[in-house]
Order: sequence, then structure tokens, then C-alpha cells
Amino acid sequence: MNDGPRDSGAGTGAGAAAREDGRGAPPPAADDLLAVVRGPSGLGLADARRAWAVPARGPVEASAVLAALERDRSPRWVLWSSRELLVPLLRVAPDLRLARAWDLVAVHRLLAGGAEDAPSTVHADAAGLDPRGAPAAGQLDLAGDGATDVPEEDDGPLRADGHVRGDWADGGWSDTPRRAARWAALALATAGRQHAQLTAGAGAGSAGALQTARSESAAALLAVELGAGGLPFDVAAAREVVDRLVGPPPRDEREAAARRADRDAPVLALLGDPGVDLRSPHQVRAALEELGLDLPDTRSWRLEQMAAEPGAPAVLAALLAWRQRERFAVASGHRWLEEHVAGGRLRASWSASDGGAGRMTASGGVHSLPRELRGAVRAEPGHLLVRADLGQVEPRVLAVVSGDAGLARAAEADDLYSPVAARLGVAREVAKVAVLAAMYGQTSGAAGEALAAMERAYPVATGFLVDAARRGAAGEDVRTAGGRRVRGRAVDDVPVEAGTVALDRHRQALAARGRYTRNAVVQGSAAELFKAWAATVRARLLAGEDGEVVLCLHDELLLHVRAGAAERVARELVADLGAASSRWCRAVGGPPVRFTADVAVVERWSQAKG
DNA sequence: CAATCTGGCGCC
DNA sequence: AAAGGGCGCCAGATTG
Repeated sequence: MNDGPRDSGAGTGAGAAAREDGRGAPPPAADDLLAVVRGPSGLGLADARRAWAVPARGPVEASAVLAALERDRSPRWVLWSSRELLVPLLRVAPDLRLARAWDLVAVHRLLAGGAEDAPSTVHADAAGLDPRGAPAAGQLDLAGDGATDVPEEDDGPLRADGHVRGDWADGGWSDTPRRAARWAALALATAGRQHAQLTAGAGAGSAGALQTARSESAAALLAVELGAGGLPFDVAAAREVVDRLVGPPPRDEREAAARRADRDAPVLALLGDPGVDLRSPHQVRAALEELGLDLPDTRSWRLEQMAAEPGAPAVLAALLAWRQRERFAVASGHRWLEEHVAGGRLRASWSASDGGAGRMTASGGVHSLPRELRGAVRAEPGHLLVRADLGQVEPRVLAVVSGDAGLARAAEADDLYSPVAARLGVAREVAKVAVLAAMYGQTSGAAGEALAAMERAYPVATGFLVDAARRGAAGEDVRTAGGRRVRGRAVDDVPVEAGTVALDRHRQALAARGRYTRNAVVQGSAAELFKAWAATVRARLLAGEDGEVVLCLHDELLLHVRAGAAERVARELVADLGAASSRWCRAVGGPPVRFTADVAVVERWSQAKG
């Protein structure tokens, strides 16, 4: 099958779009349109002769989309953005699942780095135009190169200078059926150009990058599905926990204030100053200073250190306990339950690749759900949860991306840190700290000493990390294994005056940037491996109709499946990890490193032992 | 007044 | 000499 870009030599997309149009899309049936483009299998380009524009608002239109999708489940659908297309679609057709996708935004963010996702930028970068010349969101093409904004049917989606028209990008593409069809065709052409860039061999170009583009696209689909479906949640159980820890829900604002004052009172008494606002770190620090405790900040680890000293004032322990309870009350209390739990589901909004390194993120506290509440994540009747944690994923990923043969051998063990400890001649805990310190850029304390041994024992891996840090500090970009561009963080142009505070700050900023890129190459690559695994699992669940992925947590998958299928799914999860990880190692050009997962079938999330 | 920054902490 | 990376979220402090 021809997997290559289809519109070679098309120049700007205008011509390509027009030609695509000429092939005759089925006439759309409504004014309100979302472009769904029938893409190629493989990339989907070879077969992509038709662009469909299908209506998608309201149940009638959604069913038309469904009908279109049901005709053929196998193609890879090219979407400008899964979020844009699927969020409204899933509202009216919750069971709709696209098997495979090419998400232009997801691939663009992989190639370009950063979080920019405007269609005009996505198109400009794919077409080799300067994205700075693209129209900003909400901006009409007033400066557009002689191109006007009159919505002439025949104008096409592009300006004379090749950039996307601002009004089309702002939603004008769906003004008419014909426009939607041309917009869909432009999506196809853009996918083709991205595909070419991914396989070009320069920069991000690699087999790994192409494969990553596919799994990142799948993750984008998954993110929308996670947001629509939510986590099965036992709200009664959660209320019990919250009641026990912070009391019943206050009936009104006055009661809430009284409850807060009750919580504060014992700590304020010990501080000897009822006027202190415990929620203000400044005031707390000042109040402690009054007691003769001079601290640079009031972080809990610092308070704990001081509280452990003989003769430490009782206020420290009281303050720590207060913080814990306050934190829970504010972040996970009754208000949080009201806001995020409905219909037996805990819902969040998900991003498939956030942050510099491209991890999945979730809002609504789902990624930081306190341990006390994890028991409330509970399978629905007739269902079970399958939980799987990757074991020591970051050092294993480091072995792949650095190509360190010694570390790859260590990864043969279930517990990677044991052979590393033997090699370094230190205790396992020390070895673990040393490995983590190397990846995070920590240089102080006990880790510092073990780090030197790390450098001697695993020079390839540590050299790789040092190089990533050097690049970051030099202001260069780094790339993850799958080719995601991670931009070095901007350091303020601090004037360098020798011997001044400014120089210190400048050095600190450079060091911080080095730590950031050092970690990003590992963390970001691990995120890609995880998503490849998640995509594989998702595909299997779709095919078998056994259940769904309900949570992704950096190295952990939580599935909600039919009870009868749970044990089998659990076994398949492990097989899927084997397949996904060996494919991934091959694609990114690393040694075949072993990856492991702990899998458990449980009713409640808290029951699984990590 | 809203937007942004900061300290702090939950999770990985 | 070097003082651990990421995210989201909250509340207070600061800034425009």
C-alpha cells in the first residue's frame, strides 16, 4: 500500500484542495458542519480520494455522521483536531468510537513542540510557510496579501500567500457544505505534508516519529473519550470519607466560615497570635519567626525536619496536621465532589499531550486524587477494574533512548534497581536514589555520591543525560525518542555582571533549564511509550467490546471491563505491553529493553497494589 | 477590576 | 559549586 504523501508537488494547498474537491464529495446535508475526512489506511493517504463533509450538530446530524463512520470502521480518519470534532459528537453519540485517526493538531505539536494548535499554524508549519505570517485566531485577513475576506464560494481556504484564511480557520470553513468539503480536503493535504516531514529523516524524521504520530493521534481520541466517559465513582463512599476527614458539608457560608475557624483555632493558640492567616505562607513564616524559628520558607519537609528536633515547639506538628486536613478539605472536599462527580462518574477534561514533554494531563484533580478517595473509584455492577502499572518505566526508557547496554541488561530483572545496586556496590535504596537523581538533575546530598558511581557504571546513559542538560542550558532544543521537539525554556535576559546577584540568578536559571531538558527527554519518551501501550489496549478493547479505558496516569492504566472478561483482559494487557514496547524500541532505534507491568483485577482502585 | 505570580501540596 | 523533573489546583500577593 502506498503510504506516502499523496499530493506531492502540490505547492500551496489551494490547488490540492480544489483538485480534491473536484473528485466529488458526497453532498453534505446540513448547514452546520464538521469535516470528517476519510483518510488512508496506513496513513490513509493512498485511499484518500474523497473528502466527506458531514453534519454533526443535533441527533439527526450525529446519526448521519455515525452512518458515515459505520460504513467502514477500518480507515484512519484525518481530523483537524479530535477535540474539536469528537467532543460535540460524543455528546449526541456517546458510543461513537473511531478506530484510528490522524490528528493534525497532535502531530503538529509533536513536530513543532509547544502547545500551539491553531489551524493556521498547523497548516503553515506543514506547508513550509512561516507560521508568523499566518492569521491569528479571531483576526480577519485585512493584511492578507491582497486577498479579501469576501466569502466567495470559489475563493478556497487559502490566501494568495498560501496561508489559511483567518475567517475559514475561525469557523467559516463550515459556513457552507462546499467550504466544509474543501476544508476536509485541506486537512488531507496537510496530513500528507506532515507525513512527509515525519519520514524525511531530518529533525523529527524517523520510523519512531511516524509511529509516535499514530499513537499520539490515538491518545487524542482516547483523551476525548476519557473526558466524555469519566471514572466510575461511588459518590456515597466518597462522601463518607470526606465526612470522616473534614466533617459534613456546611449548610451555608456562615457555617463554612465557622468550620474553618474551628480548624484554625488550635494552631493559632499554639502560635500565640489569633490574627495570623494560616493560608498565607508569608504570615505563617513571620509568625514562626516571632517564636524564634527562622525558616526560608514553610514547606512541609522543612517543618517536619524542624519538628523532629528535640524540644521542637508543638506548633510545628499542629501546623503540619492542619495543612493536611485543610488541603483535603479544599481540594477534595464536598465542593470538589459537587463540581466533578455526576451520574456516578468522576469527570475531567483530558489533554493527550500537555506540558513541554507531552504527558497526558487531566483537570478536576483526577491525576492527584488523594489515596483516601481512591476506594471510591469503583467498578459498576457486572464490571471490574483492571489496573496496570508500568514498573520503573523511566530508567527502562532511559536505557532505550540512550542505548546503554548495561542499563538495558539491568532492565532484564523485574527490579531494575537490584542489578544496578550490585554494579554500584551500594544498597538498593541508594542505587534507586542515584538513578532518579541522574534523571532529575539532582546533585546534592547522598545522591551526589552515588551519582559518581552511576557515571562510571553507566557512562552511556549518564552521558546522554548530561548532553541533554548541556543542550538545554545552551538554549538548544532537545527531542524525545519519538521526535517530539522540546523547546529549551526561555531564560530571562539577565544582565551578566560578574560577582553580582544577577549572575547567580542567571546561572541558576541555566541550571534549571538544563534539569528541565535532562528530565524531558526521559519523561517525554516515557509518555510516548505509555501512549503507544494505551493505544494498543484501546484498540483491543474496541475490537472485543469488553470495556473501556477510564484512566491514564503517566505509567498506569485503569480499565473498566465486563466482569467476565476481566481476567482475560488483564492477561492481554501484559501481552499488549510486550508488543507495544518491542515495537517502540525498534522504531526509536534503541535496544530491546524489557518493560514490565503489575496487573490486578479489582473492584476498587484502592485494592490494587502498585 | 482581572490577570498573573508565588508558595504550597496532591499525584506521577 | 552545583539544592530533583512534570502536571493541576488553591489561596494570597502583586501587578496592570
